[in-house]
Amino acid sequence: MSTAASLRPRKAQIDRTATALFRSRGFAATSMRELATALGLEAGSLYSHIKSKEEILHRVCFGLAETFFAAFAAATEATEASITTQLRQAIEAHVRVLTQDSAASTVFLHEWRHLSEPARTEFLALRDRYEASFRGLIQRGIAAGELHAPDAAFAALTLLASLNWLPSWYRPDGRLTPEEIAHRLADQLLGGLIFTG
Amino acid sequence: MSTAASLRPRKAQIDRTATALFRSRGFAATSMRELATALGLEAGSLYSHIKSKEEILHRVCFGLAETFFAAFAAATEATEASITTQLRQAIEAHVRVLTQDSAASTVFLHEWRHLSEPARTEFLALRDRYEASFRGLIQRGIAAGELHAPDAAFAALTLLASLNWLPSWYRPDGRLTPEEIAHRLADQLLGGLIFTG
DNA sequence: TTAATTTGCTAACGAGCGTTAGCAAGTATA
DNA sequence: TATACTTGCTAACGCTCGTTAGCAAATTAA
Repeated sequence: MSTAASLRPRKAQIDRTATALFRSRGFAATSMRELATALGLEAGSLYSHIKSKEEILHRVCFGLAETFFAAFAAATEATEASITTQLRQAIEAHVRVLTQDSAASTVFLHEWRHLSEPARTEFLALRDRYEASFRGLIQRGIAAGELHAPDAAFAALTLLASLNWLPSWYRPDGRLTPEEIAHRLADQLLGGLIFTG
Repeated sequence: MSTAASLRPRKAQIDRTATALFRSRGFAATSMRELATALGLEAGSLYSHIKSKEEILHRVCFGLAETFFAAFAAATEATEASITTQLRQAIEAHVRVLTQDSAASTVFLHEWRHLSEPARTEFLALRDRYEASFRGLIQRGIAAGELHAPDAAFAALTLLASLNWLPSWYRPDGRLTPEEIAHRLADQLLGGLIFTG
């Protein structure tokens, strides 16, 4: 277990500040000296808390992956519910994770490729598994006659695409609350999926 | 006019190779020495053709912006067509640009933030104008009773989000042709937008 | 009170960065 | 043939990078 909360506080603070910088400048363009300055430290001091720059990225990417899996599992555990309901809950759970930490989400979505092997391959495997969860849900929905789509894989990709663009325009102080955004996204996306004819 | 085709051939080749590297490694993580090696050159030789690393990024980002605007204009010039038809054509035109040069598209979508001012602000203004074009189309569609959505801005963002994720999974040698992808995306997205009640 | 842990500093390392200057060969144009 | 342009080289510039070593103060645990 290596969630942010269980780390020593200073280390967690480094992770949070680094995540914000990685988001706005990108991993490669963020220097350890910038990060140190943002924390009121000298660059060398960071290494009393962390092993390397990439270690931070690793923790952010894999930590958020864990969060996404947990949220999906919780959203779909009520197996007596209709597939449509489960999918709606999974969408809303995904949106909730994205909005709860949009900085980490952006890093998760865009900066993982700066992981070196084998972490990079492991990460992609996790991401594939997550996409497969959505794909499976949509497939079962199609089989049950609740959803219609020419291709479950295609539909799953498009669905996650719509959701994952969110952190690039979401503002915590914006007009819509996370819950409203989640509802609307689910409405709009399911509106194109639910069998109406 | 500074499209890729009108450049001297060597310069155009540098742009193309750089675009491919910027896509896979990211702008900041791509060094001029890597770029030179990929072209069979020494690093210093690049500067007989270009002024700076950022100049390449600038040309890619603004060149593709031009392409997107031109494609949208051509797709919506038949003003006697229904809004739904225009929107479908705009979606398909957007997808066509994305698939025709998915490397440049990825750079356009993700690496623009490494532009320094004032180029960065100019770029964002262009992007906003492009989003506004889609928003306007959706708004007119709602007003005409052809489309239904609680919020045209929200619908436009989600729509472009679905489309813009494409370069991250599209493979030119994949199962679906660009035209098939364009059609399916338009179907799936409009299925959630077209007024059916 | 002693020992261990946490936190941070200064100084420096080897390496790689984008870029420039100066030169030279090849190619196209007049 | 003379001139200009294109293309490329070598060598080096000043700078920033991630990281380490060694030391020291503060805090916590025994």
